[in-house]
Amino acid sequence: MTGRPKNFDQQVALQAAMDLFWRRGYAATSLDELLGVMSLSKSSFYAEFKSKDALYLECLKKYQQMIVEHLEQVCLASSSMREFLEAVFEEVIGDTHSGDPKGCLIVNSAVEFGQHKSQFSEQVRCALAAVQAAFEKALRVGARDGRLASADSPKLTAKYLTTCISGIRSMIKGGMTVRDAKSVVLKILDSLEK
Amino acid sequence: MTGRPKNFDQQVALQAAMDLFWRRGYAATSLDELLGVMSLSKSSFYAEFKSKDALYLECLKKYQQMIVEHLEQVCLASSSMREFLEAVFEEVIGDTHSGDPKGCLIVNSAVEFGQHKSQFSEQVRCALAAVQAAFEKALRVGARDGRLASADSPKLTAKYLTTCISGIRSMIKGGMTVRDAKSVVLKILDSLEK
DNA sequence: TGACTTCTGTACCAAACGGTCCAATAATGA
DNA sequence: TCATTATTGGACCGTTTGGTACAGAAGTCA
Repeated sequence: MTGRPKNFDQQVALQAAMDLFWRRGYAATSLDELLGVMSLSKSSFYAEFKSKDALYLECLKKYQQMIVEHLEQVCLASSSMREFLEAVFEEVIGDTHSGDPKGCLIVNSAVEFGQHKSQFSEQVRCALAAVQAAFEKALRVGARDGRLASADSPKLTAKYLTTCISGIRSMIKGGMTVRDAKSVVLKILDSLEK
Repeated sequence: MTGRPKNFDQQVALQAAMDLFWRRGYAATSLDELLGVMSLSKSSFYAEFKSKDALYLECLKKYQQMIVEHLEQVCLASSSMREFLEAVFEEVIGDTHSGDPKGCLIVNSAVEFGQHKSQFSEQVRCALAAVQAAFEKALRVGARDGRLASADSPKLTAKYLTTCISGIRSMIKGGMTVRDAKSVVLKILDSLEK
C-alpha cells in the first residue's frame, strides 16, 4: 500500500533550488543546473514539482516565509530597536563577504519580472507586503516598549526600511564595497533616530 | 568608393535596443525581439554590432552617459538643492505611470548579473560609480552655493542617494504604488536636511 | 558603366531549452 | 510473492537560442 519511500527531502531540494535561483535569477537558471543542485532525476523532478515555473513560485513562497519568520526571531532576540536594526543590516552586509552576493530573492524577482510576468509579479508584491508588514510589526513592538523614538508612523518607517534594504542589497549585488555599505547603513540608522 | 549608405541611424537603433533590454532584462530578451524593435535584418545587425553581448555593453555605456548628462542638466536647471532632488525623484516616480515600470538599467543589470558575469558586472560597477560621482558633484555645487545644509559629506550623501534611488526603483518595479513611493521619497528628502 | 558597399531575406547551424514518456530497478507493506 | 510506489537514466519531442553564410537587389560615386 505504501510502496517505496522517497529518498530525498522535498524541503532540502526546494532549499537547494531556491539558493540557485537566488544567485542566478530565474531565466539564467537552466533545468539541468537545478537537477544538479537538487540531486534529482528529471523524472523525479517533474513528479514532485510540476514545472520550472511552479518550482520558482514555491521558492518565492518559501523565501518569504523564511525571511518573515527570521525577522520576527531577530526582533525577539533584540533588547532595543537599534540592536534589532543593526542585526538586520549586519546580515545584509554579510552578503558582501561571499564573492558573489545573492541579494534578496524578492527584490531580485521584482527587478527581473517587473509587472509584466503576471504570475510571478503578483507573488512578488505579496512577498514585499509581507516583509513590510513584518517590519511594521517589529516597529510597533519597539514603539510600545519605548525602544524607538521616531516621529514617523511605523507604517511609513517600514516602507522606508524595506526600500533602503532593497537598495543596499541591489548595490551590493552591483559591487558596492563593505566599507561603503557600512557607511550608508549608518546614515540610514541615524536617519531613523530623528 | 563610398558605396550604398546605411539607411538606419546607429544611435536610434541602439536606443531601441536599450529600451527593450531596460524593460525585459538581458536574458529574457531574444535576438529576434531586438531585431524587431531595431528594425534591422539579422545580417545588418551582426555587421554593425558584433553580438548580443557587445550590444548590451554598448547599451549600458549609452545609458550611463545619458543619465549622467541628464543629471548635470537637471542640476543646472535647479535653483536649490531641494528643487534638484525633487526633480530627480519626480522622474523616478514617473516610472510608475507606465503599466510596466522599467526601473534603472544599471540597477537592473546589477541585480541580474551580480558579480559572476565578469564583463557586464565590471561595466555595472563603473556606471554605478559614475552616477554616484555625478550626484557628488551636484552636491558639492549645492554646498558651495549654500543650497544644501547637510552634516554629511557629499560623498556619503551621494552614496546614500544612489542607494535610495536604486531601492525605490526596485520597489516600483516590484509593484509599489505611487502613493507609497511619494511618501518614502518625502522621508528620504527630509532625512537629508539635517 | 563599373566598382563598391550595404541592403534584405533565407537557409542553415549546433546547442540548449523545457518537457514527456518509457522501461528497468528497487524498496516497502500486506 | 505480489501489488504498490519511487527510483534511475536515456530516448525523444518540438521550439528557441545566438550566430553564420550566401545570394541577389539596390543605392552611391568616380
